[in-house]
Amino acid sequence: MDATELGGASAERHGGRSDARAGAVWLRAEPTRNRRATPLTRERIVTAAVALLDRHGIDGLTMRRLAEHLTVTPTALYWHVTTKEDVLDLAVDHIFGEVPLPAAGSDWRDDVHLLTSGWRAAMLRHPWAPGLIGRPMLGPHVLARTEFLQSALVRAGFTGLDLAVVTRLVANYVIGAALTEATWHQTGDPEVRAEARRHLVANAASYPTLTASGHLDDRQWSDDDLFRRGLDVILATRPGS
Amino acid sequence: MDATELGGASAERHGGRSDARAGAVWLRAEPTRNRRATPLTRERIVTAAVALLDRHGIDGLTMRRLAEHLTVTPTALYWHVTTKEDVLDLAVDHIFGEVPLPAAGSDWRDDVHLLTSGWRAAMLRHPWAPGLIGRPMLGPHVLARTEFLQSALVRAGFTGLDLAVVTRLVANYVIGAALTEATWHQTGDPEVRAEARRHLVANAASYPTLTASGHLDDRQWSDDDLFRRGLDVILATRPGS
DNA sequence: CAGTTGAATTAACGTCGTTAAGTTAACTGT
DNA sequence: ACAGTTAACTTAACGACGTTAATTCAACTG
Repeated sequence: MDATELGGASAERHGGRSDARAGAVWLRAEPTRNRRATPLTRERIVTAAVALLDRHGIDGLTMRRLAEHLTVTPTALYWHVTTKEDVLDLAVDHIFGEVPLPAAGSDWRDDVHLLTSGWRAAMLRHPWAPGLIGRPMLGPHVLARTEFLQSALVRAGFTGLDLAVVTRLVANYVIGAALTEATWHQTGDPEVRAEARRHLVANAASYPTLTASGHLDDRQWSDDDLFRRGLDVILATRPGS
Repeated sequence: MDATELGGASAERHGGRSDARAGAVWLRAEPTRNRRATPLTRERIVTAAVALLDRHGIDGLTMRRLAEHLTVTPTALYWHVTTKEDVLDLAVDHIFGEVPLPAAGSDWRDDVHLLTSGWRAAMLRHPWAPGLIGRPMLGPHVLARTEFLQSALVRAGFTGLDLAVVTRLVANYVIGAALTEATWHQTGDPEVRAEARRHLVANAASYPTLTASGHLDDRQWSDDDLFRRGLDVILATRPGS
């Protein structure tokens, strides 16, 4: 399934170490021929990785813990995956598979709303995900969602440059929103968040507008509302304006 | 020991001066001046860290290399900083200090354009930065820029919920844009990028809209243009609409 | 000039990602 | 049926990492 989805990238990170076997995970076919009771597969690895990430956060995922969780030697993982970064790439794409692809409805705005809210919800459900987007998003699930988004905009009448602009605008807004929200929620107990807010108020002289507007104040408006209305601002555009 | 450092502009160097020590200031010698030629400071650490990050990427920054670069023992860093995460936090805030704060002009839209383009430019100049935003942005430089942004919107007439919505919308758009663009550019040589594009085209059946619209095609439109026009879409909103 | 303190060092611990080499069970061709 | 190949894992180990503990040492204090 979705085996032949590539997305060539991520081969060389910064160190300048050009790996002999380049190519993204999606390119390499999954090994077959298993003989164990519950054989190790890429899918099992990814599922376990996501579970670990959900439970222990980004730092809680190590190849050893992942292997232990699969009752396998750490090095066994490297048969199915060439690097830890592969695991992370796969994990990110995996959670995007959770985003429901709505059936194209009559109102394109509704479609975009549905998709992006599911998109954002998936990221908030797995708060480690937004922080990992700093890597090429070329997995099949991500691409499928992007395809849906753009097709909705095409249905709305956007073309050419306008289409590119709005596609990017929406996608980047969702990503940015999920990133900041996940970060904020992941900042632990409300105690810490309240302290941050207090610090801001303490320096009200430097930040008059922010303090007056209730910035960093959780109880002002709900994130869901703010996100939804922000998207409404974007979608107020009409093709050919 | 205070656990979290909330970005106190210069809350460091606290020293033992908080003692109940009455007496004339002028009689006391100035506190501990340089005992080394070039003493280690938080500022020097951050500068070196940014340089290392710029040159070798996120994985190229290790405490040992950082120390070596400062001709100091790795553990010496821990006198000025309690963890590597501190260094990263400081580095992120540092590069936001590079963003010029424009003087408030007559057109609020111009102000927002100037600020956000500088914001984005700083992140693209330091492509490791967007990926590190997955942590609380509470540094003084970041807050100052957010303050400027929101004050421009207030000047435009936004208040209450609208103000919060647009502030977040703009900020999240900039962050998302910088993140995806930096990721894309960091994907190394155009060779790899071209391969990604080729893969997309190869699976055109699954992604008809994306391929037709030239998604992932560098030569279609400039990122600068797309970003600017996306912001225009946002700023088409008017207060009280 | 003894005592305190700020700032750095030496040494070391445990963990991490990953490579190399060995092992075994399932499949292959004849 | 069986030698040979190969897919899938294991054992062992390397080097680098973040970080702590204990120690040194110069500079300032009283």
